Amino acid sequence: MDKSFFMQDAEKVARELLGCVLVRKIGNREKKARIVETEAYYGERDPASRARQNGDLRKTMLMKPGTLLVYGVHNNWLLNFVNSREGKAEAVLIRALEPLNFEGKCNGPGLLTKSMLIDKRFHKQNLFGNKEIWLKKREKDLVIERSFRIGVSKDLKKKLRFYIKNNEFVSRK
DNA sequence: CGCCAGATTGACT
DNA sequence: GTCAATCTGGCGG
Repeated sequence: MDKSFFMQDAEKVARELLGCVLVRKIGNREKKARIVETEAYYGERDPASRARQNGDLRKTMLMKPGTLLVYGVHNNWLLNFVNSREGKAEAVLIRALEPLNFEGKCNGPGLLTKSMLIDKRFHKQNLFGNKEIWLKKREKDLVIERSFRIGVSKDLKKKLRFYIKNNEFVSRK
């Protein structure tokens, strides 16, 4: 897992993030959780993307591959990984995690940030060389299902939500 | 500076 | 199933 991973198309990154383990170090404790649900977001041509607006979120989506993008909606923090390539604004939203060594609800984008203690403090930090949050390599050969994205009012024609089949920790079946 | 929509959640009928 | 709390970013709706 290195920087070039986040220089691929958002859909590919969203698919391949499934099965990766997100590690969050708090003090001397490491909370580990497996990524089981993601969504891909594109730039200008994506009506649901924050890159359409001309503010800080768009700018963040143009930062280095592996940059964390954390933004608030309805009093919840949502975690994204930026995967810019060739100046394109793209990101992948993490929608659900399977807790591996702790108890806590992670079956929704707002819930998982609460459980993993991720907030605006992490906005614009980079995943690589980070001492508080990082990713471990993915499992292979997962069975992946796809659907339209959840909660967006204007979606693309393409199904851009990906999740591990039969996993009970996804936000919706 | 005020207004509003929104990649949500939880409580309630 | 419905609905409102809650707050941030973007923009002048």
